[in-house]
Amino acid sequence: MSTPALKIYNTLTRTKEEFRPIDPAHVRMYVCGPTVYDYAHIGNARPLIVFDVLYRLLRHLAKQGVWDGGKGETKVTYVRNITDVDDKINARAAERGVSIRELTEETNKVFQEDVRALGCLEPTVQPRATEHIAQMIAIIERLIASGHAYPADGHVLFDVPSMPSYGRLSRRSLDEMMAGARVDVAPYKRGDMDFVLWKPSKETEPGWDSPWGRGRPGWHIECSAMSWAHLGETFDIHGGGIDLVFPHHENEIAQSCCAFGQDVMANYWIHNGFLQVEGEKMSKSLGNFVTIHELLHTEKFGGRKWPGEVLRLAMLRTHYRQPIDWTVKALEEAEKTLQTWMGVVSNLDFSSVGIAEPKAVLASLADDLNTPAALTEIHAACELASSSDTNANEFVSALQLVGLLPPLEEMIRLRAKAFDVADSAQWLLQPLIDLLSRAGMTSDEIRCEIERIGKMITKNVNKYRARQLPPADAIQLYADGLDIGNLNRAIERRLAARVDKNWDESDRIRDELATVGIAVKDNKDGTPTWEEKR
RNA sequence: GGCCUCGUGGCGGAGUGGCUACGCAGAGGACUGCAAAUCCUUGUACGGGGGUUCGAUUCCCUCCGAGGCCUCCA
Repeated sequence: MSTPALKIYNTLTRTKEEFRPIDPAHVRMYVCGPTVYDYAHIGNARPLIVFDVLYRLLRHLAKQGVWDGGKGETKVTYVRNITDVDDKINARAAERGVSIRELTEETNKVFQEDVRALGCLEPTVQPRATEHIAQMIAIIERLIASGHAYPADGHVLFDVPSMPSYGRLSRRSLDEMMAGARVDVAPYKRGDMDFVLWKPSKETEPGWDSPWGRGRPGWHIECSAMSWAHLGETFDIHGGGIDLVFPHHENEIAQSCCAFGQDVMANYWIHNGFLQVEGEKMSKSLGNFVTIHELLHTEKFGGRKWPGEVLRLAMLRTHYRQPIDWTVKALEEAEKTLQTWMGVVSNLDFSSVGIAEPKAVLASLADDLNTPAALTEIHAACELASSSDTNANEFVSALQLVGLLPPLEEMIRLRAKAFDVADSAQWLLQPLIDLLSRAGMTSDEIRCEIERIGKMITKNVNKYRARQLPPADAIQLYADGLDIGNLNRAIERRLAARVDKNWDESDRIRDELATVGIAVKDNKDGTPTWEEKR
């Protein structure tokens, strides 16, 4: 097995290193998740997608037995936290006149929908800060006991000078930081750089009882507590945006290492680059603030909605450490690429599509998650796939590996749904029917099974937005209230007109369908196909 | 002020000490009643100046330019 070794750029050492887990039977990754006070913006989407690809890659390599000597039993645990206690949350809740709980629940709900639309797998655990207060207090107590923290004026502060290696991740010396400090130094701080672990809460603020009185945690302590609770004192990978390197990650390291007496918190620190919108920094004042929700569901960006897969592909076009410019043009290009690929996918004979090791794509991803190179390989795989079903396996597996295609079972269900829409769409289902009959089912059994699956899927139509697939188009038409039977009758009338060489009538029908957003094309062999246009 | 990225063809975007990815757009062609789609072919690049080297887009220095962090931020 020539499964490539994973190499990854480590911010800690500023070099590309081969990844070796601490425990060969268990790979552990922690990524900083959202503070749920507002809808996630497109900049937030970057780490979601980047680390989702890494998670998928780790799982794939684990299955290949890369770390456990070929056994393939390595577990991969991916923890992404939800910060649901924060002063921004308090402020926003007060502003809107809702409870903190209501705000965080609602925001988190939308967040989960956004992430799903982007094609991300669910992390193994999504811990909430408010459910880990006990661990935070425990860490703070340890820090005080070991002389790395001190209570002062109802607060507890981390004593930065007590940790000689502070600044290692961000490569700053204490002196430099002091020189450049623009921090208001609170009177209760011993050192200028000391940061808050715990702070007192007023009656109106959320708070928890602690040895230092009723209060709430500082921002950094949350991640130390949650990673500890779910991954242990030291683990393999810690990820997040590059802006988190200082102070957030630096402080996490200080807290965890000093509390547990360890030299390292995580062995590999991975950071994604920043995102700009149409060449400018995204900010509310510039009015170019774009949320994932808006891209998916409104026409605010580029005057139209965008499918989640398009957003995902647009993100993968750039290497994760490079800055990325988020533009309408890039989305349009991504969509075009996706349409080409999905066109090939929808013509595949599913009964012969299986699982194959997408070697070239894997090699690109294993080289510090080089997704642009991986996409190049997918282009190549696509060309091969359209010429032979054997090669199709690799193409499909590659798309699934980067999360641009749902698992095979899910695709079959989508087709089943199309069957439920109209009998006239039955041709879409032929591959599934072939598959089931080859498995020995009678036609009645097949029909029954397809209807069952179809109903199940009806409830989850929005879950997968693989709109480029003809079956998904059918679903969308169904959802939009278009009559697929009428559409097919129109296409048949046009076909008849074409047989009579009645070009005027033929073109008239084509124009008419175009006005309702249906593009009809005549293929080389004379069979017409249609697709929904936006 | 300190720390750190980056500057590749019309655009996006990898990569490499010598063999100039890939995608989009453009041009030409095939196919077609037309259109679309598809397929084939194809041009153009490595910010400026020094240096190291047989040879640099790739290494070093410098200049210019863009951006990030140092305060909440993915």
